[in-house]
Amino acid sequence: MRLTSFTDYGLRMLMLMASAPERAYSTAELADAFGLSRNHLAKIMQSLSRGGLIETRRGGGGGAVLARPASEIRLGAVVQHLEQGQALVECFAGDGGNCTIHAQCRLKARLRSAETAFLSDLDRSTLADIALEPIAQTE
Amino acid sequence: MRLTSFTDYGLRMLMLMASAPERAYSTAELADAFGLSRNHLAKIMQSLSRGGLIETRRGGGGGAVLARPASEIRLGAVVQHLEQGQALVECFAGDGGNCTIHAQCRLKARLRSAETAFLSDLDRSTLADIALEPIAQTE
DNA sequence: CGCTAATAGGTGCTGTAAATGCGAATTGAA
DNA sequence: TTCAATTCGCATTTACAGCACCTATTAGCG
Repeated sequence: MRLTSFTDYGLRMLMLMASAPERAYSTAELADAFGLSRNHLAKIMQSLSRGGLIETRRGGGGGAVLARPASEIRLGAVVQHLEQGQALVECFAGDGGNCTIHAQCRLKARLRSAETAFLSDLDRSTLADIALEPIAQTE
Repeated sequence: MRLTSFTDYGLRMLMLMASAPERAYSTAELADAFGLSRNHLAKIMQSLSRGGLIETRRGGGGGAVLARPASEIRLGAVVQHLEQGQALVECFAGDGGNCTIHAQCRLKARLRSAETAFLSDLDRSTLADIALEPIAQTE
């Protein structure tokens, strides 16, 4: 059972943004804070932006800001958005996969139920609950 | 959010074995039923065997049989065993990964909780609940 | 007020690493 | 001697990370 690194990194970015919701974080700053590639994070940022979770501004002084208060952004929703297109098992994919059971499969429903349980449990928390302390700007 | 195909196939194998617990299924038969590679399934079968979920017998008339009644094998336990070694996120891995947050990360606990919720939900069902009808041997 | 330069998000491509799937050869039981 | 699990090792696929470049916006200067 695995989440993509895409999701992992996206969560870290949001955690940091939630720490100081009033200011804009640039991808360069986030990449620096986490020791990751700037361009890579830019892709994730774009996904978050399209998902309506953050708002971005170009140009000097630009960057990304949470679109809503951190306390209104539920973790399950975030994960669900970032994991878009990731099928839990083959037969959950768009084309249904090549499973030969299919018709009489009673497992599918149980997996969906479990998936929902996973997301619901995450939805009990919001970004405000996991916000980081602002990174030390001592230098 | 994804389970490995390893787990997916393992579940399918168990579903079929649960349909006729008295007989032994060979990897060849299972591979044929699902249209998958025999050698590949053999690896999964071995894992199931080491996990104590099935018992195997070599030689003529051999194959695999459930180690316990289907109604006593919980799905969460099966998934947990087959997904062994799959870290939900980087920092769940053995070496802890390269996450820079780490110390003050409050996300980790929520993810663990959600993971448990996922498995607990699956544990509400047993193999008996998802057993397949025996495959039609009409041809 | 307009031009310019610097900032910062957005996108496509490519190399690399790891997971996956498969085949062949081996070992053990009947 | 045949059947079938077991083990080893290779090929393929996929996801990941990084690089280079493009576009848009802002700030500052003339």
